[in-house]
Amino acid sequence: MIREKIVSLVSTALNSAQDAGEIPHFVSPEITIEHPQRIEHGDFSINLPLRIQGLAKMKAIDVANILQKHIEPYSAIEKIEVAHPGFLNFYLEETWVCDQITSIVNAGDYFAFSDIGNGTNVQIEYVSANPTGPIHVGNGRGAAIGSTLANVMDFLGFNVQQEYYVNDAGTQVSIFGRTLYARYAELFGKQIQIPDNGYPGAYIIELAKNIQEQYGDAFLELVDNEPNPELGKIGIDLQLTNIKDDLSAIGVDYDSWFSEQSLMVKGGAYDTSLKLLMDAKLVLKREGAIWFNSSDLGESKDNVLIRSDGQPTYYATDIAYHYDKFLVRKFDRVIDIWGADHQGHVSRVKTALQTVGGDPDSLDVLLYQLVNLRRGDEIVPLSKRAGEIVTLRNVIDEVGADAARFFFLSSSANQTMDFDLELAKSQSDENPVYYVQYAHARISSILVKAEEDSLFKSNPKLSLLNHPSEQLLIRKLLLLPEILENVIADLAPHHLPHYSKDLATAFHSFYTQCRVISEDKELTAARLILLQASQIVLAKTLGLMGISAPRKM
RNA sequence: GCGCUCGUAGCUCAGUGGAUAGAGCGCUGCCCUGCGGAGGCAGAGGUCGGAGGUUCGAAUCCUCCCGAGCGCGCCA
Repeated sequence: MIREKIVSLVSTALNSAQDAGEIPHFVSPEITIEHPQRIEHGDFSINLPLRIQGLAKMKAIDVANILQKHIEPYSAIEKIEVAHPGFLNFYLEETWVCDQITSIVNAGDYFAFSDIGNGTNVQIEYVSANPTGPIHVGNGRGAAIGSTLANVMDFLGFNVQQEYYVNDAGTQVSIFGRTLYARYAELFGKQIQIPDNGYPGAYIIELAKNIQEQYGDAFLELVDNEPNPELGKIGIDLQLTNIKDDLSAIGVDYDSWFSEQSLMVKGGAYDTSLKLLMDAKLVLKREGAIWFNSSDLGESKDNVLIRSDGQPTYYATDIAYHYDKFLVRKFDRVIDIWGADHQGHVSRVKTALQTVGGDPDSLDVLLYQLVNLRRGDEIVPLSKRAGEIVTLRNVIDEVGADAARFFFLSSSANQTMDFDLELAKSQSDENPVYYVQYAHARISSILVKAEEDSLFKSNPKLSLLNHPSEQLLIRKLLLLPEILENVIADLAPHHLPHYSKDLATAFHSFYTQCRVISEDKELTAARLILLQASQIVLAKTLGLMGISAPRKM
């Protein structure tokens, strides 16, 4: 890539200047390259002279001048300028820029591919909401972030597994079972109190009706004075189906639905990881419960593994779950995506993971801050009447999956987010989703027309694309590879929607300034290739975000 | 009280230690003989919460203070 080429040119120039005795010898820091903010400063900028002025005991501007002299000429570079207080600014050759469109069009859907993942086995686990109820708006944010990250990593050569951890064991599930039983019994005219900490939401009534239709009164009788556990299990399965439907409606598809229950089999991950903790002599019985002495390992406090009623805590099963990810399934790297309310859990999971033999540095926990819903200036409370919440499905139904994903992705994960339903829903120029999609539709429409009129030529003169708006557009297209690398390096998919807006702006601006189909056959053919390249990059960007790229709107 | 995250234009948000801090919406004013106006161009609008510090250079790193959200259960 051109970035690496420039860095290596500068590195060589430094060596050569040092060998010539014009700059003293020292170990150079890593050379960084960036895009200047202002186009007058060129396409790339190197700040090395400023960073080594101390080492060289010279003025940065002098270092820059010497380096400039020692940089070998290179065909893609038109000129190199020294700028105060000591930058080296690189300007790309216009014809080189034009020629890059060919590589985009040739690469097609593989443009921006580079195998930086190198087959690394990565698991991305996200959403994993309790299957005891519908998923809410906050889960939608996790879903958009997780699946987009998975798309990008998959594209860049990682071997990605997307997983949903199904909490089908534990206290919440049994409370769910009792609630469901109460609703189910109601349908047969029995009055049974919903448990105090139960689920008052109306969706449970729907589940109960569904079960009544399929199974009749099969679960009405108590088993050992408790609701039949089979009822709860069926209820969980039905609710899980609803969750799958909702996630699929927002373009999320998992490779794996991992059952918490499966950790609990005799001799399984739960038994093994607990034994490892005990072998480490970090487990003690106290006040009737079994504790992990995590404060001995620098945690702020000890944590309970097994409650005094004999039930394992969420923490204990999560240790087992992470043991399973790393030591049983042997992922090279795991990315967990959690809501920020789980922040306190991160450190102690890593500590426990290390104790059971995993590498905490291979575990990334990406926390996303909470979502506030708004409708214009009005705040929409996330929980409505008792037990009712604003579900992800409500939002998708109102604004559509494309807009929902775009908005969820738009802010960085550690920024609390305001999701404006009114804005997301509006089919107007206020809405950035349509702005980007519109660019794609516009391009498609012109390409169709050009196809009909047979305006394509086999070897168009791309060097004709020298209008400033054309040059700007091509430069934006060429940014995608870097954007994707940044998305992965920072685990920050929010770069994508911003890039897509930028790209759409560059296109719309080009469109109004340069007419594509004109009397000039040569220029028309060249601009059509530019359109093809733009369509490829826009579609790619939208596709990675899980957003459709419509040909008509 | 302790921990994590955040504080950037009226609003919603970008901003890999770099040069004159950006975008969208909103506001003001322009641009349709022609490929899709869901568009384009221009303008107004900022003590980057505050104070110190590190650095050639700080919105960005460090310390303190102020403010907001979240967490600190034998919940998940």
